Amino acid sequence: MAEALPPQYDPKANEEPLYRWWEEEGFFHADEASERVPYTIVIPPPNVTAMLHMGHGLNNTIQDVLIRWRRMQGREALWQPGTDHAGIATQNVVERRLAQQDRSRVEIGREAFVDEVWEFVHETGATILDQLRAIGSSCDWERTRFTLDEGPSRAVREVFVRLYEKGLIYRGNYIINWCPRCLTALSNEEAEPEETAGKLYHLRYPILGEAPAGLPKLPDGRGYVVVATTRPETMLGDVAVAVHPNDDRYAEARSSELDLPLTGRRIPVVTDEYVDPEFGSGAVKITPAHDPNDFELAQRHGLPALDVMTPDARMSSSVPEEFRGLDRFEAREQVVAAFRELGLLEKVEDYTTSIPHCYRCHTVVEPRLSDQWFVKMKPLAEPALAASRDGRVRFIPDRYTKVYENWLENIRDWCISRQLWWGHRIPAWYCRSPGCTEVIVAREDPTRCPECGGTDLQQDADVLDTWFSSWLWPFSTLGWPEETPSLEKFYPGSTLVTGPDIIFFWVARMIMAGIEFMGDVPFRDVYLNGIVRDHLGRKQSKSLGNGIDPIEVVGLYGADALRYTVVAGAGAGTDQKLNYQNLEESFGPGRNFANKLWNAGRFALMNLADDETPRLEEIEGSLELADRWILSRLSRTTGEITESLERFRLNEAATAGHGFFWGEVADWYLEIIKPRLRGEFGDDSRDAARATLVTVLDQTMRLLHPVMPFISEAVWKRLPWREGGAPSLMVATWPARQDRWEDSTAEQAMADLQELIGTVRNLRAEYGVQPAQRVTVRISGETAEIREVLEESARALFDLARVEQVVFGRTEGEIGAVVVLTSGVEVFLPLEGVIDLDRERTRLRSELNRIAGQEEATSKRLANESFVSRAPAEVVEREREKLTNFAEQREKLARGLAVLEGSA
RNA sequence: GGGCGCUUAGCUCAGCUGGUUUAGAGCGUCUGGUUUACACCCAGAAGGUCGGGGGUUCGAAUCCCUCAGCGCCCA
Repeated sequence: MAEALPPQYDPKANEEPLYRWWEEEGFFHADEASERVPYTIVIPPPNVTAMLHMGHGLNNTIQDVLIRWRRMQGREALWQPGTDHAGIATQNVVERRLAQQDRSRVEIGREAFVDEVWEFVHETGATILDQLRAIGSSCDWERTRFTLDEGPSRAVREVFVRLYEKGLIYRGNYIINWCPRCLTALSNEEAEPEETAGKLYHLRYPILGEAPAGLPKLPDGRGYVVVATTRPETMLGDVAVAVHPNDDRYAEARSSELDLPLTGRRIPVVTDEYVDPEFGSGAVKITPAHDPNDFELAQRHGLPALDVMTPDARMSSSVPEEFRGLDRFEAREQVVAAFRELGLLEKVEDYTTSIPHCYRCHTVVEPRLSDQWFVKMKPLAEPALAASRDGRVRFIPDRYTKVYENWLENIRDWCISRQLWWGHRIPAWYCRSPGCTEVIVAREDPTRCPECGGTDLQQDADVLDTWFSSWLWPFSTLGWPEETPSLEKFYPGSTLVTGPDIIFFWVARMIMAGIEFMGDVPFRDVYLNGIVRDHLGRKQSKSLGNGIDPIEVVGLYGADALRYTVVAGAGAGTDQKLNYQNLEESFGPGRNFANKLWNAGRFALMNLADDETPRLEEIEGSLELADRWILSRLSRTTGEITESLERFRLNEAATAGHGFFWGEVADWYLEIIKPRLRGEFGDDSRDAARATLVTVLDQTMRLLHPVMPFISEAVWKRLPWREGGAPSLMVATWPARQDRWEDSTAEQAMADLQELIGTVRNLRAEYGVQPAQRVTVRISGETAEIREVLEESARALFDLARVEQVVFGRTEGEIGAVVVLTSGVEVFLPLEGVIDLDRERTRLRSELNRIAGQEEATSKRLANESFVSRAPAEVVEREREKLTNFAEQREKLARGLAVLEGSA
């Protein structure tokens, strides 16, 4: 007995119970003991404090589509979930929380602060994972990991020690990117360049002693050189001025010393190839403690580095009294004012340049000289480069291969220490015994110094870059450094789905780590999804308020609608626009499609009623044209969708499923079989329709399941039978093409029928024939095929075009509308009294023109000798057929027109 | 400065290795509809010289060059 189902699909009533059932049944779990071929995706771990946004929605839906599809194909499919501790971001959030209570990190101390963060993580850390469930993600939740869990932490420690022992991790005093707000070092990748409008200041530095020839002089007679800088405050830390060795302007000044204004210090002029003589005056101020290029130059010349700033970017005690304590931007104003007063400010120009900003808080990054830990990257980058060159990793879209390779080719060492409290503490200890300088890096916390035996050991205060744990994610989540069965089964993974913005941060580093520690790449395919933007093409951002909350969308339209929308809109690697001001426009079509599936399911249930529905094998002899046609289309669509998924063309898979189900199954097949289901053509015909209907729904729900898991399961589980009898659609077998179903003859016959029905509908609408009024159709010049179609499927024409009878042959002189089908068959609708003759004449003339134009173009083409001789024979043949067709259509149209021209 | 991407119907986008049907879809618009699965629906229609120019080719939305506009990445 059919259940009473509401006429509108209610996602809320279906999604949550289905999800719970799937999880309880263990369908999400991947078994490392299975014999099946593994398919593994590791999730890009979202920040533990994050809330789901549409970017996550897109990224995770794509992963789920792939995982569900491969699972149905019989793979042991593991989608490894988890979260990332996100050092800076999480620490910032908790610091803000403390500030609201008038407390501060420094005030409560490190231990209490870390406790606070853990508390926060325990409170809210599962939020984003629950949100992933709400969109249907079929992750293996039993395997959920957090980068600060014991296992992944052990992996971090092991890796640090191994790389240190191998000489690939070192500690040193270098210029790094420093965020004066977060008070930590950043890697190069975390310092994002942004075009910023500023000024270029030209400062005069007086020359000590005799004024060299060729250089300008101050009013007091001293010579001077001009240096250009965007950051005048750093001049307080200048240690030299550099010029190009071949720059003749400074030939005499090369051995001079300069009187560095405001400081009373004397600094030398040095020569270096690094200087660009074309830029500014060709003389460059050298500030080694605050500029990476200057630092390198200073090293080459044995110049000292003078740090003039505090960690929060105020001027330090190494500058003259008047500037001490000033913020770097205030100091800039003051320094410029002082230069102006001294007559040493040559000029100020507007200048826009790109300045690095902190990727977490957007503060202008300060290049700063400090002791940090680094990974030597070159030895790790080379094998990673080889992996893409020999095809062990593949990027989709392919153009990102070059982005990846360029970065690896120009790799720089990775600054991994962070002056934070939240993260993996660096496993290095410094011996504090007098006279001992031992640094101990160890897997287990040391208790005594191996060098001097001292027990006064102090662990490095810093933590590691979060990416230092993320780059191990593909194997740390599977138990490494233990040799677990899971690691054995599921490494290397299959596919990584992520955004192109973290190719350097994460993708490249994972490949390096995978090769270094596991001996193989962590995944074969890297699918880079686009960015979700608003309808104006802007990135979604909190400050613009232009984001869409996926959870709100799920509440309003259902998870399937959300998923269908983002998948259908996701061309490989292309951004997609969604309008936050009009959710209906964006997500309505997806919801409507889900509703369509629901109602097709209802329709089937209502018509399959109580009796047993036969299997397709049992009624194969009774299949009718429509049955053979839809099975043929099903098989071809199966091939199309499978191929699209294999090629990561998920949007094509989604739209092919949509087009097939709505445009062919619902609009045509269901309509055509209605009378048969009612039993109007006898039991055999009814059974054939029933069996075909169930087959089509069974198979189509499978094809749609990866994209729309909930509604497809809801329909599928209610079918009277399902091939193979799996307990859930999630674990049902993925359809295969069926050669025996593919039937070009049936497809052609159906195309003829559809064209005929379309033609009649069109004419009816054109002439405003009352919907209830049935019409007679005259057919002439009919082919054997169309005659056969009409003999078998006249009912479809009657029902779908509201026709009451078909008459073969033409009565001369009768008034009506004429259409010539592509097959040359002439369709005549006697519409005496209804038809507007002028209008029909106009319509026919324009149709005649169109066809005549086609005919002419085709015949011209065929008259072109090089076309006939050079184009492939089958193309030429097709053109010949077309020409015959066009000629035939033209003649018939002309005759039809002639009849009308003869009438009043 | 170097590299990459985009520009197709009012809007959002397909169109994969060039094949010559009449360039597709969804949304929107217009017309008509109580056809017992669905108005989150059905039927019909209008709407595009594929950013401009040049080239290769028998044939170009598709390949090449160039110009313009928009966007991204690296330095």
